[in-house]
Amino acid sequence: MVVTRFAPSPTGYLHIGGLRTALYSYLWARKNGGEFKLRIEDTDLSRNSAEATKKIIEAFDWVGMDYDGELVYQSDRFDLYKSYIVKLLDEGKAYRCYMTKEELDKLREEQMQRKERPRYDGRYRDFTGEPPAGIEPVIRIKAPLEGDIVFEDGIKGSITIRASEVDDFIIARSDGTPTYNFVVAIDDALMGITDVIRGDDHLYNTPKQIIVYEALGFKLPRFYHVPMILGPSGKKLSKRDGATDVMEYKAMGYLPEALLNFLVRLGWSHGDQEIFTLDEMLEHFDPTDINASASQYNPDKLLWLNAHYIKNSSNERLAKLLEDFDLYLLSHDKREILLDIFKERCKTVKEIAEQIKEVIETPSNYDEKAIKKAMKGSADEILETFARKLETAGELHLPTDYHALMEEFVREKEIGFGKIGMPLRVALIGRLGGPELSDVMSIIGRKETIERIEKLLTFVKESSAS
RNA sequence: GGCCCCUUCAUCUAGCGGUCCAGGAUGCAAGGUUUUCAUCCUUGUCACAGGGGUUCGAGUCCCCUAGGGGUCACCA
Repeated sequence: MVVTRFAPSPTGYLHIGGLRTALYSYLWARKNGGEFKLRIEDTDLSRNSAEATKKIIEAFDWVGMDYDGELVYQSDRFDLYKSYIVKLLDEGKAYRCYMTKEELDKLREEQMQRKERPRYDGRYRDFTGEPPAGIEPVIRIKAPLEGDIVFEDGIKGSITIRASEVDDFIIARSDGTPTYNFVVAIDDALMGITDVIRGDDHLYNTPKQIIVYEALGFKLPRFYHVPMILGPSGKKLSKRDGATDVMEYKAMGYLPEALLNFLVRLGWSHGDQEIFTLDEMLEHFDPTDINASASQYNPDKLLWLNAHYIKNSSNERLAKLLEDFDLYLLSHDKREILLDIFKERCKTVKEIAEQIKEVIETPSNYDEKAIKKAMKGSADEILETFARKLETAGELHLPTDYHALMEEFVREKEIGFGKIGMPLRVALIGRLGGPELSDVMSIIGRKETIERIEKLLTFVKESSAS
C-alpha cells in the first residue's frame, strides 16, 4: 500500500511548484492503487487563512485531482500533538528551555560574529536547577550530539548530515502550540504516509523529522525531495518570473491537462515521450525517475502543449470554456465552423475568444499600419466595386461560394489576389492577418460584409479629409 | 559564510562503461503549403562545465576546481 500526501500551508494560492509535487504524489499513489491525502499545515495560528485553503482546493478541482479521506487540518489536532509532547517530556527526550527570544537573538548574533553557524547551545538540555521566574518555556527535543543522520532519498540517493548540524529544535512554542517539524512527523506517521514526496526546500527538515520519528518510535517513510523549479533568471521561481498561481493559468486560457503535462515533464521523463494523457502518466510515472537537478520554467513549451490540447478538444468543451472569456457560443449557429477554424490557430482559450470576437463583431477601430499598407493606390475603388459585386451576386452561403466570387472578381479586374485580399481583410477584421476571408464572409454573411466594407471606406475618406 | 544538493544543446530532456563523430521536444533560422497571419510539413542550428584519475574503453564510475541551487526562525 502506498499512501502519499500533499501538505501545503495555507498562506496563499497554490503555486505551480506545489502543484507539481502534488501531482507527483497523486500519480504515485493512484498508480499503486493507494491513497493520496491532503493536509493543511496551519499550526501557525497567526498566518493561516481559510481563504487560502479554499484557493488550494479550487485549484485541485480545476486540474481534476481528488484526494482520499477527510481533509486534515493540523489546527484541529493540537490535543494530539500535546499528548506526544508530554510523552517526550516524561521520557526525558524533550525538555523545557527558558531562554527568551532576546537571549536567543543575542546568542545568534555572537555566533555570527565569530563566524559560527548559529545554533542553540543546549544550555537547558540537562538543566535541573530552579527555572527562572516569569518565563514561559519552549519545549525542545533532544537531538543526537554526535554521529551522522543518514537517510535514503528516492531521488538524490544517500544523504548524510552531521548531527552537529542539527540543534535541539523547538517542538512547542512558549504559548504551547507545536511547531512544523514536530507535527509533520507525527501526522505523516499517524496518517500512514509511506512515501513523502515534497520540495527540495524541505531537505533540511528531514533530519529533524527523523529525530521525531525515532524519539516516538515511528517507522520512517520513504523520502523524495523533488528539485525546485527555477525561473528564467535561474533563481527560484518567483512572481516576478510570471504566473506562479495555478489559477492564473486558467485565466490566461490554459487547459489543465496542458499544465499537468508540462509540469510532469519538468524534471521527469519517459524516454522521448512529450505528450502524456493522465493514464499514460499513471502507467509510467515513478518518483525514482525524477531528475536530481533543478529545472527551469519554460513558458514556450507550455504554450506549445496548450495549443496541442486545444486542437484536440471538442468544440463543445471549448465553447463552454470560452464563456469564462465572455464569448457565448454554445448555441451559436456558427459554433462549429468558428471553433474548427480557431482551435487550429490559437494557443490559448483566451486567444480563441479574442480572435473570434474580431470576426463576429464589427471592427471598432483599424490597425494603423494595416490601413497604410492595404489602403494605398486604388484600394478604395476596388473595395467599392467588390461591394457592388457582392450585392448583385447570386446565392452566397458557403465559404466556397465566396471564394469563387473573389476568384471571379480578380479575374475580371485582372488584379492579384492581394489587391482585394488585403483591403478586404482590414474591412472585415480591422487588421492584416487572420483566417481565410471566404470563411469570414461566410460566417458573417453578405449583408454584414458589405456593411463592414462601407464602414472602412467611410473611415478612410474621413481620415484623409482631415 | 557553514552545511547539503546539483551540473548533457538557449530551455525541457534521452543516455543507466562500448550500440553516441550524443537522440527527441520547445525555441530559433530557412524552405514548402496558405491571397495574409497562424497552423501544418521538411530541413537546419545548438550540448556532455573544466581538470585529473579508474578502465582495453567514460557523457556514463571516483576525486578536485569552477559554477548554480537550497538551507541555516518560538515560518511552514
